[in-house]
Amino acid sequence: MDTYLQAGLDALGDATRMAIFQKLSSGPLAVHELARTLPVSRPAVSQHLKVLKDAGLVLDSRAGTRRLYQLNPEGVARLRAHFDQMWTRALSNFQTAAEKPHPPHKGDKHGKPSRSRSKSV
Amino acid sequence: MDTYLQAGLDALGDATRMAIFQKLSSGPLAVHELARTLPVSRPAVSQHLKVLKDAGLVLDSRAGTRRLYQLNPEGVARLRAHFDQMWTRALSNFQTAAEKPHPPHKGDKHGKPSRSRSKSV
DNA sequence: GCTTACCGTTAGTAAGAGCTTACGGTTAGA
DNA sequence: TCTAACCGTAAGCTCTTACTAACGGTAAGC
Repeated sequence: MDTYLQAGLDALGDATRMAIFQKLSSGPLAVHELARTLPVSRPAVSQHLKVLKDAGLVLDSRAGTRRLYQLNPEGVARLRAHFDQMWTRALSNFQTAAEKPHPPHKGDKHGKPSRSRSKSV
Repeated sequence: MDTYLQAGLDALGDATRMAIFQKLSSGPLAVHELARTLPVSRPAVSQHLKVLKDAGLVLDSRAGTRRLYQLNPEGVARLRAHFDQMWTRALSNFQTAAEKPHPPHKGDKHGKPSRSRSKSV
């Protein structure tokens, strides 16, 4: 598996992190700002931001005593590309497999004969 | 938030479920088949399949004593569309916000009415 | 120097997710 | 009918994770 893709999925799989992601899409925000509009504490937001940062989805920068977080367009675009690749491959393989209706049967205890006899077309 | 999108993210956020998803992209498989190639037990696979099914990503059909699972192209396409929408909106909003370099400052203790009123998520 | 504001990190807790074992139901075949 | 194969579900356990509270560190303002 693609660990980058999995990290992105895991990061956005949490509802709170998704909310943070959405809020940051409106522009840079400080941790303090984010926490004020969320039902969790500020440290919790910091932890979520760390996950998002490790996944390459956000960037942070210092501004005095504050720390501004913003989306990482590069990371977002990269994750999007991985997603597109996954969708395309999945649907492509699916369509290819759909053209050979040969689900393996009970006689495959030893392995998986990927391709087998032709019965009906 | 879009619950459908969140459900899809949550479903694919787990590594085991992602592995199942990938395997199913090669064609329909029985629970027994999936479990054999995964480091978890058959009941565990069943539970993951239920999550994927609830998220609209897979379909199941009976074949004798077996139960075949396959990708749900409709659900996959739908989730993909939601993703595309999310990426597009996020990057669009981000770019728009980037053109007004006015990060909120310390004088906003009462609230945050500064940004554009369209807070849409 | 002192105070205030903001933030990251740690420790500790509670809730949820994932896993296995065990059990019961359904279907195919002898 | 009896047996074997396949599957879903429930019960129980473990472990991850999301959260809060408390602490220390840094920058701005007095």
